[in-house]
Amino acid sequence: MGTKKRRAQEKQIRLNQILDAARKLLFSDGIGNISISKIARQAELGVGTIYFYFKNKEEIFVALQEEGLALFYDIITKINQTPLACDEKLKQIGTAFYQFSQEYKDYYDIINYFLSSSKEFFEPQLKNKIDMSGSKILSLIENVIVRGIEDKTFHKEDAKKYAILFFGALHGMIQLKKLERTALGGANHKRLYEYSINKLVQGLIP
Amino acid sequence: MGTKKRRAQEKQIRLNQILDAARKLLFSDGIGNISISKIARQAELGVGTIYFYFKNKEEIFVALQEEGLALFYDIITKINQTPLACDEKLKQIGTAFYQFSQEYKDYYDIINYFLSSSKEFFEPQLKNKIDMSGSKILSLIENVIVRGIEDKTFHKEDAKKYAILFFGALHGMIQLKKLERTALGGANHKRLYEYSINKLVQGLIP
Amino acid sequence: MGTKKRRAQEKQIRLNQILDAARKLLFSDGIGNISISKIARQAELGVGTIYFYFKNKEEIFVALQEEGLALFYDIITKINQTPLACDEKLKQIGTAFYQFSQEYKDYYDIINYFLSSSKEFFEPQLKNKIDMSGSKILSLIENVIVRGIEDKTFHKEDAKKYAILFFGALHGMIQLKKLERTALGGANHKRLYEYSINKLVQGLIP
Amino acid sequence: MGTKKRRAQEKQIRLNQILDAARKLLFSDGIGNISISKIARQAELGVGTIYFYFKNKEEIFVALQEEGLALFYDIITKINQTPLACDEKLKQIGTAFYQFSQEYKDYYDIINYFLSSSKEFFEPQLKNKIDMSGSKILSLIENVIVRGIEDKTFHKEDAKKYAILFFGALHGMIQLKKLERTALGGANHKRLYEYSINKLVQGLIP
DNA sequence: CATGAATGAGCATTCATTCAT
DNA sequence: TATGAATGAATGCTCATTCAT
Repeated sequence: MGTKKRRAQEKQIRLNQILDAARKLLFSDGIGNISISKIARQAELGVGTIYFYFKNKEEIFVALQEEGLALFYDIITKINQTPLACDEKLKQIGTAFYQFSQEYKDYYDIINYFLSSSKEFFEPQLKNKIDMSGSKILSLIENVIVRGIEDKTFHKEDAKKYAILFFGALHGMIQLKKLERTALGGANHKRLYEYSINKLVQGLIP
Repeated sequence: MGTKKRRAQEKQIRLNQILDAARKLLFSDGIGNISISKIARQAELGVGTIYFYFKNKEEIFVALQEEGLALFYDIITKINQTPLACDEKLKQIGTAFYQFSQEYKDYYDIINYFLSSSKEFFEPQLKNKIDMSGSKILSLIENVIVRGIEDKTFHKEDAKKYAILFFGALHGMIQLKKLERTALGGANHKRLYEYSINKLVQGLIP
Repeated sequence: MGTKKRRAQEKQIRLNQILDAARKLLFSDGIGNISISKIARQAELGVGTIYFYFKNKEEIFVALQEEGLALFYDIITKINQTPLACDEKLKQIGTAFYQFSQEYKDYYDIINYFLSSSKEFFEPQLKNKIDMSGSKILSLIENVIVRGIEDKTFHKEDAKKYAILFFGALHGMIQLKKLERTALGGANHKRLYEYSINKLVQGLIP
Repeated sequence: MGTKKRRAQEKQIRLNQILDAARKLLFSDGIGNISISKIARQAELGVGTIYFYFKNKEEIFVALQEEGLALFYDIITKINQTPLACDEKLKQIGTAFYQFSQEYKDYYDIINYFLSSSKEFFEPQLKNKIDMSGSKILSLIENVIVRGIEDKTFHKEDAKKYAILFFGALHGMIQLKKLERTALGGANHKRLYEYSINKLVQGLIP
């Protein structure tokens, strides 16, 4: 059985090797400039090897997206573990989302890549897997809201739905960043975003 | 001087010819599969001719995006002209946005293309032009809110900011469509969207 | 006859207009980036108009080349008019050639363009015209040498041939500029060039 | 390990296949008319394959240039190995250069292509590699001069510098070929070239 | 398991030149 | 004279994927 185990480990090592390379390229060249052969070169592996571990270029992207989501999940988990009041937690989660989109721009890009693409990607199972990463995030937010309802910080509300609205709305607001200097009429985007957080949290307060 | 005029008309005709071709391809092949040579073939023109009328592939996309924005603007203008109450208007605008994203999926895609791309597109002037189309939409929404505040349907609020939040949030919600069967936990996306509209309008009601 | 004259003048004006534009582009964008339509745009004329005045893109280049040659001729004419000794004159002409290739890099490029191209350009008459500009330069150098021979600064020599050698050799030396940091083994190119001038002049001294 | 070796050999074969095609095109169509797709077609390979073996179009040109330089180096090496006197050797090298520029016109063109282009080509390492081929040639000439100085055929002189002058000057003289029937005033170019060789060698003789 | 050579359609863009008006 | 619309071949280059070894 030791062999089997070792095999599995080696497989994992290769997998990481590839993802390390892909991540590096993601952060150095941006999502639009990643190619399989670049990844192969960076990982010091053959192109074919990449295809042995990943069916697709997209599958690699998915893995990176999951990394990004996991990272964001970690961030908001920390917020959730603080002894802050629920409304405050929610605000901090919102702010963290913005920061994440700026600091980990490339992770955000790759998440956005899947979200905004009009194509339907991957087979259901794969899709499931990814979305579950998103689910965890939504669940956490939902949880904060539930707690808030429980301790009367928030009024009664469909926590799940509101969590989705909260996340979706802020995601949409981030997208408007580009318009800062034009359609937004010069309004400071960051400020606008904070305004949005506040409104969304207010919407929960009795 | 008739010649001059006719020339200008002919030029306009060609321009439309090209945009017709591009639009057709947009709707048939999707934004990711439009290439200049395809457009040329579709328009029965030489590749060079396309470049005579448009500096860029992107410039064509911009034109199409403007079409989409104009179309959406028309739709919500009609809503605005009804004698509905402001809150109701706002809701209908929200719903119209959703419908637009479904019925004119490709126009929505192209708008999304510019919005979600991490690249900074086009020179400032061009950018301005496009964003101004967006501005009109935001202004209209803002206007509805202002009226609502005036007639006490809505409480006092920074109408401009709220308009942006309204639009941005709904835009973000539309993006989540993909997650319908997974991260959203089976929640019906359309219903979720309507829920969001309601919450956003409620946020304005005293 | 006034009409005829005026016509001719107008033609000259247009011609200059075009050359002005071309020259401007030569100096701003470099010889490799001049296109007829760019020239047309710069000159605020139609593309067709350019073709009315010049049969060819190359014909425009020829005109610019002549300008360059004329300019260089002016420079060395001034040197020739000084009361310097012939050997000194020759040296200064050599130095001036180098300076010309650096300061009027683009003129030099265009001269080089014709000289180093393996293609045979233009019909004989045109060719003649251009080369005559070169002839004048060679004649001037020849003249300096002749004077030098007359006043015994130089020993007897085929002045014409030596003039060509002088010019050709220095032209060749300028070409080696690129190799400064490699094949030339770090030898300073400018110094090398001056060394060459000296050797070439010494070759004339008894 | 035989496999590895064979692989390498096959790779070399492909490389030659490509260079053969490129050389053929160079000689048939001239340097200005070589395109990657032409090379691919000629070599009966896919375009991508070319790019697998050469990063660049320029890299192929460089390879061809090196071929040319190596060929010329071989020629003058043979001259150097004869028991001729140094001055005679130098003259023969000069003559060989002329012959090379005529017989291997296309190789000469490609060398000229890099030398006369105003663009700075390739990354330093590549540049180094090429120029070293030139260096070898210059070194050989230098060597002949050094020997001449040693055996008193030549007077004392900076051999390195003079070698460069010798080569550069003759290179420049070759460029003037075009002017044979015009600016050179009908002087026979070949004769002129030989005159130049003589003068340059005389410059070394006490 | 791993390799890496091979593919070839595809891409955006440029440009000299022509010609009907 | 002057225009400028139209052309379309040509260019260098990329890249996901396959498959024989």
